[in-house]
Amino acid sequence: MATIREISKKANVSIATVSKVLNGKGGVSKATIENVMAIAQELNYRPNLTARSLKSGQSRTLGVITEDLTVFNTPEIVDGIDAYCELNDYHYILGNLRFNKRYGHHPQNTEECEKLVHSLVDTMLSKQVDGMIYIGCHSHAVVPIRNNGEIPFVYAYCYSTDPNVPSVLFDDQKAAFEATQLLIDKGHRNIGVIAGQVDSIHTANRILGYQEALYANNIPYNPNITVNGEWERNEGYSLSEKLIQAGVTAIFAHNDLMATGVIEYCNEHGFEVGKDIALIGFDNREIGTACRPTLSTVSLPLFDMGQTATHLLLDMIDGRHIKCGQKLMLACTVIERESTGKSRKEQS
Amino acid sequence: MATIREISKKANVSIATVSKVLNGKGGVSKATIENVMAIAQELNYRPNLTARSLKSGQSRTLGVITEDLTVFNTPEIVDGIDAYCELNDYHYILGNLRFNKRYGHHPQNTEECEKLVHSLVDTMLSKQVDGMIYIGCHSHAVVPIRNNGEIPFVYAYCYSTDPNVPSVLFDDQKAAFEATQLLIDKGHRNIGVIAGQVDSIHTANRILGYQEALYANNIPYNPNITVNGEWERNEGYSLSEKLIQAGVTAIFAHNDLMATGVIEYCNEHGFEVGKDIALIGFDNREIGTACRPTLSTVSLPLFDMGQTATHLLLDMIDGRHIKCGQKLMLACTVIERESTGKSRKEQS
DNA sequence: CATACGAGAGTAAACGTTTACCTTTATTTC
DNA sequence: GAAATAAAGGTAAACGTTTACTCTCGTATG
Repeated sequence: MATIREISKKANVSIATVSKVLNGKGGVSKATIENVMAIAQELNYRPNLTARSLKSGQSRTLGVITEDLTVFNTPEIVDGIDAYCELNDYHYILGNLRFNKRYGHHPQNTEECEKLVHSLVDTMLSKQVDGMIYIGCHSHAVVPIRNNGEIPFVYAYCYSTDPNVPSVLFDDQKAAFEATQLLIDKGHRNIGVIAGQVDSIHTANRILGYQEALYANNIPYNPNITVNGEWERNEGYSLSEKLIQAGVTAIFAHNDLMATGVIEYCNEHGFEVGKDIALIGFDNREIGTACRPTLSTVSLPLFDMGQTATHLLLDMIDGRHIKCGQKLMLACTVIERESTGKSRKEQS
Repeated sequence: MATIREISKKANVSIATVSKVLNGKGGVSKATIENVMAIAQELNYRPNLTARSLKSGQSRTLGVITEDLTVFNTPEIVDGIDAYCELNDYHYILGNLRFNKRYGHHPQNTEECEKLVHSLVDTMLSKQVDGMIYIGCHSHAVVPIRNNGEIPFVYAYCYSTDPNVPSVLFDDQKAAFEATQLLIDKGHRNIGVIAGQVDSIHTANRILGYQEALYANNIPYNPNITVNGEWERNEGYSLSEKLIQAGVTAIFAHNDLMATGVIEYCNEHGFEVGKDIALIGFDNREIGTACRPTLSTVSLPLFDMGQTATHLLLDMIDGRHIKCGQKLMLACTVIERESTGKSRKEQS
């Protein structure tokens, strides 16, 4: 590995001069610049970023913590982080808490969880990261991270109760409003909801958006046709029976997994999804294009969330931004496929 | 940020002594050890790993390059890397080439590709990584990386033509053998194949394994019922027609996407998958549990590949292992679900 | 009692940069 | 022609560690 010193020897100049040339600082003659550059090229010089970091106190490296890298939404957020980093000459080290393998999908043992997170944060701080992003795709486990304001911190997909840490979220309520509105536009007024877990923020906000859409369209809210599931396919299956018996003509499922359960129920019981029953899911998972009929759904701005979180973080690092507990809400987009069918007028 | 120097001042000893204590080296009295430790704790001391790296020339950091982080198999490999790193006190920086967003799924412009890869490798070397892993989940783009043997390098999921770089792969042939054997065990002798792209190594090896299984069971190989698709669902759909007309009773599809196409075709044309037609896919994607009937398939040892690649790499870094072009083949596992049905004897 | 030895602790250099400040020379200005 | 100024380059310290080497005792050894 060629160093600045080797270049300086070969070029018969001091290391300071070499450094100036390499960093494009002034005060060097054209001749020396060319000479030094040529030699650097020849020796295949690559700056030692470790040394630079030590001197400057800035690593240009972020720490990214994920709860579960193998859950469907995480990789694309990381991808967004990666893209923004690349654009800004930053790097990042990744740490996966591996909640799936350690605790299953819904971590319980919060004490152990916290210890895990803290130790990861600690080693990342040891690595001198300039800032950190926490991607909390398991909504239940919003671990408040003891940061002491040592370095800038941003949450993505979840938020912390720490008032000093901003977060980047997506707008559940607005998305639910639009999903419901799509069903209403198709001519439905009796719209059931297969909601997520009772204690989830996502569930609450999506119900809010649903109600808002009903209200905006003068449709009375009927609490009996909003039922809760645990995000799993089989609940979509079993709960759809109840809703259909209650006479709904459309169903808003709070995720695609449960929505596919609805499709299965309908297929098996002679209801045609997209005709007898309109259906929309949430998450835009791959299954939605694989099932029949294809599933209308809500697409999450995952890549954008990664980018935005990183943008925010770099701003904070550069002191361009005041640390605050603000929540940045990004919009989702409704994707219309077959399961929502034609409008009821067209049908008849 | 507390430094070793601050501790030394507070403890009235030299920084060398503090360093010795912190690293558990001998030659220090119990009293000083306790004192120094207490002060370190009190100051919330965290070693500056950047400084340590600079001094030692070892960063304990790996570089991980992915072609596409959002493709289904990559995150789990990374997860395996992460797990092994955690166990060994290593870290890694991730660089995503983002082939999906840049070139679509099958990168064409190899010149630009190579430039991209080389620049990423260069910056990672600048970051003083101790070794690198390249995860090449797009089989077509096995970019040979100019490494000059500067640091240890391992390929995962793909291999390079560079004879000095080992790779960690899964055993396509053996997996195909077992998948085919499962169909044979169910009583089928007329087994069609919806193979992958003609020029793919995966395709070739899976056909080999298929033939091997036929041979082992004294079933003549009929080239007319092996047809190639481009890994996409719609090809599974259209090619199944041809195979079924040719009289096959079972189909081995080279991936789950094409297999779901087969299911769709069968559903629409009155063939019952799992009864009239036995079907097995490859990849163990999520769809396989969501479709009806559920899809028998082959599960890839992704997590294990990540772990093994990292294991190999750390061995090379520690000089415990000779760099060579060896290929490590990990075994896949066949997952039996509904689509392969009961055995034919039981059926009748 | 002189010597050797070992434990405990300290000194200083080194890793590869960056940068504040200094020196030298040449050029301009009055 | 002296003084000021600018341009080109060099010196050395600093970032936070690690570590080879040195020093100073007190104790054991002959």
